[in-house]
Amino acid sequence: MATLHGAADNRLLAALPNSDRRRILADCETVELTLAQVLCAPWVPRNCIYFPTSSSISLTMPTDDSAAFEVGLIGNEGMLGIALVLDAELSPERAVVQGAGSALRMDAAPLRRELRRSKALRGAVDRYVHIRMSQLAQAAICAHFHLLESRLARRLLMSQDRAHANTFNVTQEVLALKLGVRRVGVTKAASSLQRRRLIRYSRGDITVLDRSGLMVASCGCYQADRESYERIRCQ
Amino acid sequence: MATLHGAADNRLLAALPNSDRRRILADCETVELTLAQVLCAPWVPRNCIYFPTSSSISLTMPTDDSAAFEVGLIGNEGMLGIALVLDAELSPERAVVQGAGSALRMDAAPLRRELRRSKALRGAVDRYVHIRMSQLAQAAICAHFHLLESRLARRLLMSQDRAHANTFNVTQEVLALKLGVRRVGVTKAASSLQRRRLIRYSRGDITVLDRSGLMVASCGCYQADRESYERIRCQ
DNA sequence: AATGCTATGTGCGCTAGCGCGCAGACCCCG
DNA sequence: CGGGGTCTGCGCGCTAGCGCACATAGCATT
Repeated sequence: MATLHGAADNRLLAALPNSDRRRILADCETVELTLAQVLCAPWVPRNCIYFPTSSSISLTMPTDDSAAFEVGLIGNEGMLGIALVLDAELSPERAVVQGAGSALRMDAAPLRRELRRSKALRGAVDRYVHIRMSQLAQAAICAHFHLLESRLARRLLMSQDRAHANTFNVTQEVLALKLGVRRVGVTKAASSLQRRRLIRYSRGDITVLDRSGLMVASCGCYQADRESYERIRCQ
Repeated sequence: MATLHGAADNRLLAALPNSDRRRILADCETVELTLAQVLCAPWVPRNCIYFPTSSSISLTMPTDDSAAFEVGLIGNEGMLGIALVLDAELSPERAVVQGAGSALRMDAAPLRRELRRSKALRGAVDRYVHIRMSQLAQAAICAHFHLLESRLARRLLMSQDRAHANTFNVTQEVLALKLGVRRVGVTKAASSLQRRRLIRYSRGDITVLDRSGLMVASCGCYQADRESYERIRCQ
């Protein structure tokens, strides 16, 4: 059983009324997620969900050349396993741990029970689904229209948010995969950002030096995502 | 009140048990949608949903330059108004009628009531939400990786599916907007498809001459979408 | 028949990102 | 201390799609 402290660290759960949250927590187990751990493969049935607390999870879709284009990044603001909430077990997405840390795991059966019992949970999760849909649409626009450097800046900000620290670890190789570009492209864009003193990095260790500068360098999608998040969550 | 015939023409409703469907139909009104009619603007509260029967609806998101990048196309296989199902009224998407025809309209209040009452409706709608998420992710990949000609082929197939006819009307200008490219790009791609006798068109009237050829010319995303649809709907 | 609008077609220079191949830099481990 | 793996940087030719500007073609209205 998870501690209350653990629950407060997932904002989706933290927003629930105390009684509901306590009950839900009793059904959760705290687990440690390790970097690059695969939590979910495409079309493989899953029967549990995760609420990240200090970890973060990258959602990808397979492309023609069996690469992995990123379609979502989940931190303590959300959850992994929307399919189960939508009463399905299958999903085309792959989920890989991108930031090691802990998460709360909940099995399908208690989840379904709680979704029926707790109107607050159902509402919070439904709104999160809606947020994810907005993010997906924004991701499509961003990948299609925006320059790599802006996309990289945005992606780094997203990583920073989920890491709850201004330093984290992702190699350019990995970033390239997730952004759907060549590694050299990331190298150039990252060099540019480093030259402008917005970030510093070496062998995958990335430090955000100037967060607001990075926001200027990023495309509007970062802000758009945050605004959608607030608008949908707080309506 | 809508006829039973009308209901059978929306596949989402058609899949419901007779009793549920009849009850839901009693709360629906058949409406005629006209080309280019705006059903929903970004962040404007909505309080009704639509089940297209013979019409089709294009979902777009605003981009930086106030263009409208398409993130979804809804025909009689789905519904417009997922936000309401997710207990929200706001959404960043714009909805415009792209194929004139009829649809069933349902207000928020009876919808909410039926979602509680009919487990079948809730399930069908949840699965549809899940399908839409897969489509959004696929749209991101497609827009980012695939050549315009393939994307156009795919888009035409999608239009044809929703039109339930191998002829329909969309100008190259409009297609360009939705695909997020220049009109001249569409002109070139369309010319190429026409030269290969896959389609024929003139002043917005498009005829699909060789559907299977068009599928070969399209990227895998078309098939991928269909497979996701089947897999999620029928699990 | 003349006018005008909408839809489609063409040319030209430009750039972001691609594929490929290679080079240097850093680090861990034997 | 040396060797192999990992991470980062660079050059070169190529192409899809861009922005801009202009040219034709079909249809409608008067």
